[in-house]
Amino acid sequence: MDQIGIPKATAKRLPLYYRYLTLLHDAGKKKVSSTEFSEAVQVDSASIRRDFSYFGALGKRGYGYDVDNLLSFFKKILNQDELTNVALVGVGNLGKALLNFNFRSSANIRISAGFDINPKITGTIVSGVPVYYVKEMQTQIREQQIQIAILTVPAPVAQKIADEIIAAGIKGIMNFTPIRLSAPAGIQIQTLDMATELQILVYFLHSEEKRKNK
Amino acid sequence: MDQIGIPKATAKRLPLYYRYLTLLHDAGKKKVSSTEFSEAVQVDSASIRRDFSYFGALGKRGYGYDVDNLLSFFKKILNQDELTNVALVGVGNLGKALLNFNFRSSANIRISAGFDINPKITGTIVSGVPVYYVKEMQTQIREQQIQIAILTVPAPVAQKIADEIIAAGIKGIMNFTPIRLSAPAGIQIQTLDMATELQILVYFLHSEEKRKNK
DNA sequence: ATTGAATTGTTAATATCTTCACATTCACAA
DNA sequence: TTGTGAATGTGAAGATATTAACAATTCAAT
Repeated sequence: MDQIGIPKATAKRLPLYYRYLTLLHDAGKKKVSSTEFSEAVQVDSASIRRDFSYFGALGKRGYGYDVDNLLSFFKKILNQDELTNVALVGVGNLGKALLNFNFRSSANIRISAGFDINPKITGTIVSGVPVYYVKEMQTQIREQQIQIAILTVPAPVAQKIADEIIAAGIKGIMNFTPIRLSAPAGIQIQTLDMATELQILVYFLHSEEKRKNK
Repeated sequence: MDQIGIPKATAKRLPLYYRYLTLLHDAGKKKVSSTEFSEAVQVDSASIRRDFSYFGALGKRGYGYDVDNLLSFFKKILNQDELTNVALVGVGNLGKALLNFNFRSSANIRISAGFDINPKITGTIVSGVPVYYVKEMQTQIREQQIQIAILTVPAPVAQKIADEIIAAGIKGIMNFTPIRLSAPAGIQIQTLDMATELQILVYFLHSEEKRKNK
């Protein structure tokens, strides 16, 4: 199986495709064309065909794509056929909100452990997830063999904590802090800074305005 | 002033640049070179020079960039010199977490109104922000002339609510739902689906693993 | 069987983004 | 004032991503 060399741009669209496919499946739809798909996910139909084709010939000319086939294929590709456990490091406001988030239904992902320094919540169970004191972080990550962590700690300690969890075996970090984490090669870091995203939105809005007032 | 035609890729890096510039400024640094900048923000130095050059010649050859100049320039570009009010639509778990988020210090953005259907919180003030009943949404948005909304409502009602706030004058939506919203031209939509982001991370992780086991 | 309508998979064209490499320019020292 | 080292701004090359266009193929109808 050759999953190497799939463009990043394509990879980023896979979850979108997967989500729409489950939708089609649940609606009992049996086949779908790239044009139809295109309208729903708002991606050019040629891009969709190309994206799909990286994984081989998944469709039939003159017919379209078999929804069930495609779905089970992408399910495998995205590791949706097995539950992925992740750690949540930093159980503050955002962290708590994420604990309540149902990642499982849409992405088969489960937060299986939380870590914090606040003694008011460490040792308790928040939204069904045990919250440990930071001191236990490395042992717990190792024991539970967790490979992915969501980082929702204050910016000043972000790099330090990142180093620690990487040392404990974490291979991928979903980074909610504004810090540009540095990490050894092979460690995946996905940063998602909400303030930044809002700033981009504001920027696009204002530049659009200026364009119109031209 | 010609802010038109700046590549999207560049625009998306602006907040990152801005943040690091404030950092430099606060540290009392007077000048910075693209090489130095590059290391801090993890963007190729040539890209940085090119990005900056879209806005004109901001640096001095043989010298570098003047931090204060650059900072005040980007402050303007990113509208950081004025406070941006945004509405929060859907005050659930994530919504509440966002209310506690300090967008102001890093992005000069403030959530000035929340909207929900839950009578337990409507009419109250959460984290300093008044939460109105959805019925008042359109009038409030109009009266306060809010142009940007954060959408944290359940997926099934996302499109309907989006239509309503757009009708009330919203020009930009930060969409936290997994729905691909459709909107008239000129409306900016920035989608940020956390489950999707996690799925992408999982995907990259596993494909990296496969690459290594080759 | 044959035809026609539909739709893929892919080649080629285009667009966008990144990086290299260096002439140009500047600050500063001698 | 001249020379030197440093660093920008950018033309050109390279890489990546998107879109157009169509031959190849399939299904369904006759």
